[in-house]
Amino acid sequence: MLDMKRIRENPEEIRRGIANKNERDRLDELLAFDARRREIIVEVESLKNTRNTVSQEIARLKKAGEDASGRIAEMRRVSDRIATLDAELRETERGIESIAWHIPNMPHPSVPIGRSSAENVEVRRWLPDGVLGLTAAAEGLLDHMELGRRLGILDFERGAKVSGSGFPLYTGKGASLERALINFMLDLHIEHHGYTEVFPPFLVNSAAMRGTGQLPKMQEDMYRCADEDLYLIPTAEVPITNIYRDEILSADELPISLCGYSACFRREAGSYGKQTKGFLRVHQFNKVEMVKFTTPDASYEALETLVRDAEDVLRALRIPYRVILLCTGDMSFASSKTYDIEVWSPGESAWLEASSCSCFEDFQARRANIRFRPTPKSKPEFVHTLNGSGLATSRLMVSLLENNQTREGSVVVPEPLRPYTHFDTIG
RNA sequence: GGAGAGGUGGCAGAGUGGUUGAAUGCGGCGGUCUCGAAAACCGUUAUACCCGUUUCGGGUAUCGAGAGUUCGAAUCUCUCCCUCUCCGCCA
Repeated sequence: MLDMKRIRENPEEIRRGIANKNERDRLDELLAFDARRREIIVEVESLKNTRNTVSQEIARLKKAGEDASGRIAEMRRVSDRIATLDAELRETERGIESIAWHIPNMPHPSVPIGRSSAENVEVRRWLPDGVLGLTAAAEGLLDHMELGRRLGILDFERGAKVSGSGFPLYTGKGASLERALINFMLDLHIEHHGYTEVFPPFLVNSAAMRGTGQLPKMQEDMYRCADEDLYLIPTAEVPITNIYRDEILSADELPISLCGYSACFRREAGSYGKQTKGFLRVHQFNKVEMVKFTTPDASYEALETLVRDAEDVLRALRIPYRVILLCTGDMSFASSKTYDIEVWSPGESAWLEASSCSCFEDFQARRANIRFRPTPKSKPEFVHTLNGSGLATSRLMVSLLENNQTREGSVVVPEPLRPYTHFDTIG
């Protein structure tokens, strides 16, 4: 959600932003609604002022035992007119909302302008020694599905039987490894990066979905309960960011850094034909999410820290990765600036997105109405929100299994995970 | 799922048709007092939107949400939502 005043005063700036984000431009329609809205307000509020004043007069007349029927008849006509105008005002505001909720966040000036992922910019990469397939020979390497099958740790067929394709089933040491990864990442962020852990609900209401920007635009991408106003979360960003919806925080509480585990559910409607095998694109996966609430002056510095916090996981596990700065056209609806972290998959000979770290400035805060008082006396302002995956396990698991496989077909568990798994190798 | 109670400002809590944006208390902020602090006392303290001669002034709305009755609704009526307690069921 953008500030209506900002749209009114800088329509061309907003128009550019919408175009750069490959979104539909309905600004002229919006501005017409906005002008009409203010026209109605001027008229209706002056009528209400009359009504309030005269109503008090009527009260005085009645108390004094005098006749007020003339004034009452007059006010009946005024009230009728008010009712008509109020109805039109509601209609106009509905029109404004139907457009305004679909206007994307504006990209930060540091974001490269581009139409697709081809114009994203690689910021840095980190490769441990002897990365398979990228700096060393790839022959004879197995991909994660083959490894999972041979080692008996992943069972995609039975997962599909139970739920459908895209619902992975982890078995034995695979399940333990998954759980170890989650706990390792949470502990790292809590103990070394200063986050407070939360364990959020996995179903949220529509107000929460609107708050972070999933609704109304992404309706088709989400699982929704038929009989209740509840959606399965596509990311823990939604419940965690909405923790402070409709609240006014005090400045000394900020920044707030939360992290939490959740399962994530995505319909991925319309993504058939893209990379869908194995773990590459699934309907349910696990993720540790980091969320920050900051003052407006601190948000972009916080974004850099957030990315580093996610990278630390990969460095500790010695997983090769690169950091990508997304161009305007590849960024999500709500984001001002996004870094993706991609891990190397020797099995696919491809980089896989395992994390997305974004600054939303006050876009989500406006929608979710999350504010803070800079000083105890000052007016509330919107906070800035950020979030990043730290990280999603499914593609991380792909990279972990494939990069740690031996020529004998077993997988070596990275040292930092062993206190959690209680085993060193699989197979 | 059944029965009951309740939703009012940052919090607690009055208020059952007419200067009630809302008593009172707590908290916050400013001040007096003090070497300083505490206590006490005094003052102040919601948010959003609209208009204008725009660090200021005026107006409108908001007492869970929506609709209705009325000249006028926190207050009366209806619908919905939420929270709590008890019972049932259940990990």
